[in-house]
Amino acid sequence: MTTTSKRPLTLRDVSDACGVSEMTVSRVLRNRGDVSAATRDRVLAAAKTLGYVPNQIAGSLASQRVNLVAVIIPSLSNMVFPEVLNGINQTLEDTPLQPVVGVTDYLPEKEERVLYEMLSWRPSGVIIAGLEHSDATRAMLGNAGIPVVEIMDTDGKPIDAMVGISHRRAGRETARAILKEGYEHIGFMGTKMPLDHRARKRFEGFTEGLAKAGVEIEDRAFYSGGSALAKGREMTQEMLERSPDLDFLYYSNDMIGAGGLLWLIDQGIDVPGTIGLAGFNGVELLQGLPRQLATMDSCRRQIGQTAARIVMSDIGDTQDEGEPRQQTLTPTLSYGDTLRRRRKG
Amino acid sequence: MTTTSKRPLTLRDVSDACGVSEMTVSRVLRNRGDVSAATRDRVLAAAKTLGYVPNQIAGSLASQRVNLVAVIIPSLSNMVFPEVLNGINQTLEDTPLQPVVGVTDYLPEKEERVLYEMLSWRPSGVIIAGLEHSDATRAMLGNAGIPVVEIMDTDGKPIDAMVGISHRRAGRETARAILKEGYEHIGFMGTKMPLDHRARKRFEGFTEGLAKAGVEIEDRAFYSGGSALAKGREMTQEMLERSPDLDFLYYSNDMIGAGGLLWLIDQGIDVPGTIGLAGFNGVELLQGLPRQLATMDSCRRQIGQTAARIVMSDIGDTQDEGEPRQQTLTPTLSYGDTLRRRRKG
DNA sequence: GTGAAAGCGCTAACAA
DNA sequence: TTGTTAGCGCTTTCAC
Repeated sequence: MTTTSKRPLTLRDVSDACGVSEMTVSRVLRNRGDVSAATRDRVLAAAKTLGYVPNQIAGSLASQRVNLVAVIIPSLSNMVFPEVLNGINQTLEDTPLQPVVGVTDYLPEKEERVLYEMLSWRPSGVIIAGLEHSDATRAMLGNAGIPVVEIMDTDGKPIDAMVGISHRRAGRETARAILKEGYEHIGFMGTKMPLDHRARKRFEGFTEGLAKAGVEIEDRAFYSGGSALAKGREMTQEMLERSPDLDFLYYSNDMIGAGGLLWLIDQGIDVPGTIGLAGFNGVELLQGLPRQLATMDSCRRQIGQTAARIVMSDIGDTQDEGEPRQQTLTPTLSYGDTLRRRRKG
Repeated sequence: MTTTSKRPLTLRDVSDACGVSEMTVSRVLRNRGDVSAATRDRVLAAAKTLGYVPNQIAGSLASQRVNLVAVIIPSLSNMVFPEVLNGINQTLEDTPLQPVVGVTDYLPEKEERVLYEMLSWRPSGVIIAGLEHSDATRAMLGNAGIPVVEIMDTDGKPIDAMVGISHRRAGRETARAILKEGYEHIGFMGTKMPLDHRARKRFEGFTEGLAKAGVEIEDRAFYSGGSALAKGREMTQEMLERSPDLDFLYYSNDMIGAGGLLWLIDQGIDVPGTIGLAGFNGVELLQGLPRQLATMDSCRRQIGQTAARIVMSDIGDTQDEGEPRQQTLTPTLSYGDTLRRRRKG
């Protein structure tokens, strides 16, 4: 099979090879319309022997439909986003739709560029992280004439559809749970990322949740770069040296939380008796730590799946059209071993 | 700017809007050929006002060149692969080339399907993980008429170009280092993945390295699924209960190694005195553990960068053509805190 | 059940 | 510097 040809094969080549019109070959290759079993087999055989691979570029241009879904996320290093991608991939698996990923590095200008490039492929839909975009980005999304699903965050107004969780609420609920356990002197640690709106909203919700009970964050620290686990260690040590009276530490993500937890265990400090801890994301990765960090699941995979389903139903590539265009999922708080304070007496 | 139009805009629309031929508009939008500053500005203004986004589908078909690079990897959950992707992304950043990712889940049939779909977009190059592929996959790659870079593994013969490390050698060198430190009773733990050829080769190399010194692996265990950290814990406990005489544990990846390390620390077992440990990959994520696991860097980012550079130089999209088509990188062994045995006496 | 003609939106090549 | 013409490889539409 197959000969080493410089020029890629065309429908024409297959047509020639089996004495059937290009049109019919095309029909066979797409399982479209009625084709007799006989010609069908001949065509398939010829295509296989030649090693023909259809040209989607030409196909898409002619049919005016592109089976691509643009997926735009801030980062691939964060673990969180590959998981969303997995959800999307999985849901799109058995459809003709193919996700194409673009990475923005949390930069609005880059988001704009990436979106522009993706739209130039005329995808059938866009799944994009977050609700905050530059005006140009919003304009492009609004005018693309295709379904747009903004994911991961629902604190705001979507351009079109939206699936995610309320990070503000996540922060508030965590604050409530912490206070309910009787902790009162609370420190916060997170990333120094003004453009990570979800982390910001979580922080705001958290502050707000404390404020309702008249409590204020007593110390805070922000980091950037480096291994999150190591940073969590360092920052925790520094914060406790600076503010020894703290009895709870809220981390904006599980990795730094885990670093803090490991350091506290090292120091022989009683967790959650002397100090309680909580992170955010519910990363599976961390199951297996000496103690399970309290955390709140961010529903990443489900978000991916749902977003993909919305796009599918918009395009009409599925029967069950019933996918709501705005979905706020409810994250669950896991207390793990670091939030349930042992009752005094 | 921009009106909500159902039909996407075409060059024609821009042409009409600014009274300049489609051809010239096209030239402006691609910075091609000489265009007077005046028309240039008019065109740009019109395009911006309308919110025109070029149609790459049509452009690629007409120009017979597609600025896409297909990247085919087994998984997105593994951390290792997103890092390779980051390397590719970074290198392709300032070129017109765009990576498009396909995931195979370690399944040869899926690899075949994914490759077929990617090739149908007529990408300018393919970067694909591993050297082991089905016959059909090899045929497609061989006949595509574009640069093909097989990455991550160099134990075998590439179809075209190849960048990676020798996993066999990695296993051997680790074995050598372990023996040199005086460990003699060695256990192995890894994933139960017959299709992960790199892990297999590492294991073979390791066995071989030990064999040269007349040493055999005394116990082994394989897992699948679940949190690697948790699995590392469990398996380590089970193995040491089963084979209490072991004085070294080699893990096929850092995550299970870290799980093992955490368990041993919990138990108060002397590492690396009583038992030594080593993993593989050099994942940055784990910096910050109470003790640093010995590991061997798998050069992931560099592999991505180099593969991208090979594709670029093949396409002629870069000046420095000098990128060798076969590169075996040399991973460094980090002893961390778990491999250097304290000398007796 | 099969084929012929037209054209998707752009760019290469050439003409002016 | 700008415009015209002729496709790129497929699919739509309509005819047979």
